[in-house]
Amino acid sequence: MNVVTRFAPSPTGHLHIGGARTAVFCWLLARHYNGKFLLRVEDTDRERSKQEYTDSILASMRWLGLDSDGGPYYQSERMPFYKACVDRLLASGHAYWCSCPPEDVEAMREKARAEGKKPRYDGRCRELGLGPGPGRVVRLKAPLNGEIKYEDMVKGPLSVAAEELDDMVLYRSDNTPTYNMAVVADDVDMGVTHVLRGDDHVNNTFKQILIYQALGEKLPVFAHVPMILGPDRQKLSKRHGAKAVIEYEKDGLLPSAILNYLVRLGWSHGDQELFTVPELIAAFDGHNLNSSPAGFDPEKLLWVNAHHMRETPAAALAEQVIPFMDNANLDLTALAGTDKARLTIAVSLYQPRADNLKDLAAKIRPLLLSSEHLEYDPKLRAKALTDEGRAHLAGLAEILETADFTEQALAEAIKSYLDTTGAAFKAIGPVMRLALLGVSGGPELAAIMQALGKPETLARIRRALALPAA
RNA sequence: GUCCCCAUCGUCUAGCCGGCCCAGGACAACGGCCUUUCACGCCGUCGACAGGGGUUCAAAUCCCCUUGGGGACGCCA
Repeated sequence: MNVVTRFAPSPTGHLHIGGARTAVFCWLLARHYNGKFLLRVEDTDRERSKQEYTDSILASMRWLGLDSDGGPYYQSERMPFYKACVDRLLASGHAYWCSCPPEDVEAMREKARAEGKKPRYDGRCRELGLGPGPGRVVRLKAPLNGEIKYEDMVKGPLSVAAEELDDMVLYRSDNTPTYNMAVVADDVDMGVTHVLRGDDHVNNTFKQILIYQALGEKLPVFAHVPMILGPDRQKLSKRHGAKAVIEYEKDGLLPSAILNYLVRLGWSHGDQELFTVPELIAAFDGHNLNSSPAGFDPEKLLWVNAHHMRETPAAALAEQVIPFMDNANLDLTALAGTDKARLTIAVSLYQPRADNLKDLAAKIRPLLLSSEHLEYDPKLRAKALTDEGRAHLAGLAEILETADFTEQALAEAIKSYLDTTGAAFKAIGPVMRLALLGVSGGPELAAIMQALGKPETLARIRRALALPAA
């Protein structure tokens, strides 16, 4: 099957979660069928379009790994092409020049609205045979009756009465095409076979179908995916924890996790929740798309992200965590280079304990700091650094002096200390954690000590012993 | 206001060309197991077919209405 999809954002903001999801769907559809995925920047609105946003959107696409096979094409650079399309419509009698001032059109709409009818232009210039002129626009000569219908790939058969639509403007008085005109012209020209986009475009689809027909072109397959709502079922906004893709990047989420989560919002593959990107490509064939809107759940996103982090090899994750690390008292260049092995071990220890890279970076920090920069959690310190705790620390330090620093040997050393002193583990656990990392929780003591190495372990215990009572 | 779309646990969803569903999975919550703490993992509990009419031997599944929600009605995209 020949498949050409496109993602066509307008650069009026950063790439948001909703747009990202449509982009992912389009990209997956193309990849699944070995087709082409095109990128088109719809920047015909000179007022609102900003280069900064174009750059940001493209950067997010790259970060997500949504590579394109064509583009980015810029509509602002294709003006002569649109003009030619409009001329074609004018020549074939499917469009006409209209001289009605905007105020008059607005008055017509107001009137219709007041009468309880659909606001629309009444077509008074339709048969006037006007030519171009200042302030004039080109309108489509839309059918006056009948039905416009099509089969939506996700919503099934859809239709609207022709009376509902009016003679829409195709070409503005400033010689630029309107959105619907440009979209159809481009999709035809670029050979787009599948138009997959947000639900909010179904009404535009009927209008666009009219343009396709006027142009005498074959319709593509349309697929309208429902919009994403906030957890409160209201339109998604920043309040709901739904942010621009770029912010998720800053928060330390993995692109593969975002892809995974986004695709599952409105699409399913049996009971499968977790997918790698290749699995998504294999499974996503455009079917099983849901026709009802989905609510965005930041918690589940994090769960998916945690899973993807666990699945990532520690060495690879180590690379990714570096940009999130605080460089105070820490030589990040060394960690990335000569100390790469140390960093990787630290990452492997905390991999199942973090659900995003930022969190992971914070958690491995105590392990990588040198002992003099270690900070102690005051609560743990007050609780664990008692006289008894100090005695245990001293006792353990003695045994550790001669211990072999492998995880197994260290675990045995701790056991034998417990056996000979008759102490319970909970008597030494907290105080050792305080000495070793300054915080509670985390990997087993033996694993921490092995990662730290003998000199550092002993230095930390000595430093803790020297700590004044809280 | 008019038109279009949507409606299964709190959330994502399976099921929807009718019987296998007194509705399955996942997140969250709660309880437990594992355990050197914290996680991971495992087991379990709670929890839904919006309401009302039809059609049918049989409806979450088909039809209609109501209600609720979303979207669109621009010389914005």
